[in-house]
Amino acid sequence: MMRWTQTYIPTLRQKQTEAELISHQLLLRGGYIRKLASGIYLYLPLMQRVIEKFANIVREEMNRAGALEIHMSVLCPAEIWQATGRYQSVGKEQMRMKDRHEHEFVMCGTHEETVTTLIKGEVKSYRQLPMNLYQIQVKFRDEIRPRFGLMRGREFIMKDAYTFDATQESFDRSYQKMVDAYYTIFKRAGLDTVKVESDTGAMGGKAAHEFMLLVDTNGGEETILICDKCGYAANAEKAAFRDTVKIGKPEKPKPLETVDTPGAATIEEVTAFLKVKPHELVKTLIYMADDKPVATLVRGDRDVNEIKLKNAVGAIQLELATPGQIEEYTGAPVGFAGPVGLKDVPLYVDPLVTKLSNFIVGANADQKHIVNVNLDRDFKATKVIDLSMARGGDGCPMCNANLDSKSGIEVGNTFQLGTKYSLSLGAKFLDAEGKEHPIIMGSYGIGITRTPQAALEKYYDDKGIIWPRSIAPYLVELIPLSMENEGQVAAAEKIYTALTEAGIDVLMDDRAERPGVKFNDADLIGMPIRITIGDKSLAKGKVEIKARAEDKVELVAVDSVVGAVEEVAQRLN
RNA sequence: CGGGGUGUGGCGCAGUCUGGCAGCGCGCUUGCUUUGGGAGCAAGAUGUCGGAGGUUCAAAUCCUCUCACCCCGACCA
Repeated sequence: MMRWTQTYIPTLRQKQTEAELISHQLLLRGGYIRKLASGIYLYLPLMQRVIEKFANIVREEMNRAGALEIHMSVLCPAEIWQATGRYQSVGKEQMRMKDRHEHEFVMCGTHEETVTTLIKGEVKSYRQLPMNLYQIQVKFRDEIRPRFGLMRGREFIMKDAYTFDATQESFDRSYQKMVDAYYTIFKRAGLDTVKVESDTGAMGGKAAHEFMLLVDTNGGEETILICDKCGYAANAEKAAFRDTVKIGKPEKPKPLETVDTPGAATIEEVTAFLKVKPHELVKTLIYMADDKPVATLVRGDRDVNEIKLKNAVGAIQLELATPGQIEEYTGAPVGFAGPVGLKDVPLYVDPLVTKLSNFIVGANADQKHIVNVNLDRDFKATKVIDLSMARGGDGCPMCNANLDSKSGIEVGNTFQLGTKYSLSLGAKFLDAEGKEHPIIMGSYGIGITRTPQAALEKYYDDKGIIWPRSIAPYLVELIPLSMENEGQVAAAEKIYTALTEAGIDVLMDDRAERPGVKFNDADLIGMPIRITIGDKSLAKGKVEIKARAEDKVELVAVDSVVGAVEEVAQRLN
C-alpha cells in the first residue's frame, strides 16, 4: 500500500519546544504536521490519511442520516453577514478582505449565512422540507491566540451541517437524528463522548449542545459538570446548579457600619481580617460591557460566570474593567468596590446574594469595607439574575445528587438556531394552508482536524501515538529488520502483497535503518498493528505480530498473516 | 490588546552579562565496520546570528526601531 521510502514521514527525535500539549508534540514529532504560521498548519501524508479516514466516517454517517453533501465557498459577500448582524457581533475573529472592485468579502468561520442564502427563494414549499445540507470544508477564524496545534488553529477543517424544517416537531426529529449520528460517528472513531448543554454564543438561537471527549491531560479546554445520578451534563459556562452552601438564617437588618480593612483587598484577605466566611461577603466586580460599566454582585465564595453576564446585559464585548476604570467609577482602588452609593453603574445581582442579610461589601473607599449591608435597604438591584459559575460539588439542578467537574475537549456541537437566520435573510416557505413562515433551522459542527488530535490526548504512551484503528493512517506497519537480508525482504514483499490484496492498509518500513530506529519510529507514529520480520522467527517460517496497545508478541506463519491481522484488529479499539 | 519570554545551520541548544576567529549535540553527505530497541570510526557539507538603523578600530554580544514565534490573560460561531 505504501513504502516508507516512497512517502514522506519526517519524524523528529527531539522534543519540539513550540508544543505544549502531548497531542501536538506527537503530531509534530511523528511527522504528521508542520506549522506554516501561528495557527496555520500543513498536513503531511500521514495526517492527510487520518483526516480522510475520519472525514469518511463522518460522511458515511451523515449520508446515512439523510444529509446531502454540498460545497460552499470560503468567501462570502460582507453584506450577507451584515444582514444577520453577525458582521458586527463576530468581530475581529473574522478575516475580511476586498476584491479588486473594492467589494468587501468575509472569510467564513461558519456558513449559516451562505447556506441560508442558498436555499432562500428556492425552497418555497413545506413539501420540500425537511432538508439537511452539509459540507466538509476549510474554515478560517482569526483567533485572538491560536494554540495547541490543530486544537485551536486559525485554519481548520470542519464538517458543518444545516437543517431546515417546517415545524418544531419536524425540527426536533431532525435534531435528534444529528445527535444520534454524532454518537455513532465518535464511537466509530474509537471515542467516547458526552453530550453537554452549552451556551449558544455568537451563533444565537435557542439551545445548544456540545460533544465532549473527556480527558485527564492538560489538554482539556473546557470544564464540564456532570451528574452521575440523573445524567445532567453541561459546560460550566452554561451549567445551572443548586447551591449547597449553608448560610445563616436571615437576620434583622443592623445599622450600616464602615470599617477599616487596611491591606485587605481580596476575599481571602478580607475574610481573614474580619474573621468571617467567604459566603458572608458580597463580591462586587466592575465589567465593561461594550464600553459601558456594569457592576456584578456575587457571593464571596463564587466566581462570576462571564458568559451568563454577557447574555444578561446583551453585550458583544465584555471584559473586566481596568484598575483605572475601577477607580473612575468607584472612587477606590481595586478590591474596595461595593454597591452602596455607587452611582450611574447598573447593578446585576446574583440570586444567592438576595438570600444574605447583614453582609459585607467594599465601601468604594480605599482600605474600607461596609458591614451589615442589606439589599433594598442600602442599595437596589438593577436586575437579579443568575451570574454564578457552577463548580464541582454543587448540587445537581435536576436531582438531589451532586455535580462532578471534568475536563473535556469539544469535538462536535449542535445548535438549535430557530429562525434567527431565516428571518433576517428572508428564508420562508408556504405551509399547506398557503401561509408564509420562516424556516426553522439547526446547525451542526464536527471538528475534522481537531478531533484526531483530541483523540491523541487519550491514546498515547511514553513511546508515542496509539491510534484507534478506524482513524489510523495505516492499520499495519510492516518491518523487515534488515533490508539486506534476502529472506526477510522476500517474506516482507509476500506479506505486503497479501495484506494489500486483502484490502488492509499497510505501511512497509523499507528503509536501510537499524532495527532500533525502525521500532522507535513505529512506536512514535502509532500504527495499531506491527509485523516484524526477523531472522529468529523467520527460520521457523514465522513472523511477529504485535498490537501497539499491547505488550504481547505472537508468532504467526507467513502464510496466515492476513487472518492474524484481522483477528488482532477485531479486539482493538 | 495587556503581561512574560524566545529568535544563532534542518532540529535541539551554548555563546550575549563583561564587544575580539560563530560553536556543541542530533540530523545530513561519503567510505569502512556494524545490524532484534534511536551504532562505531574516519572524512566532509551546511549560518545574511529574525530584519533595519546606530555606536565602535571591531557587534551574535551595546543602543534605537521593527518583525515573527511561544507562554499567561481577555476571546473561542
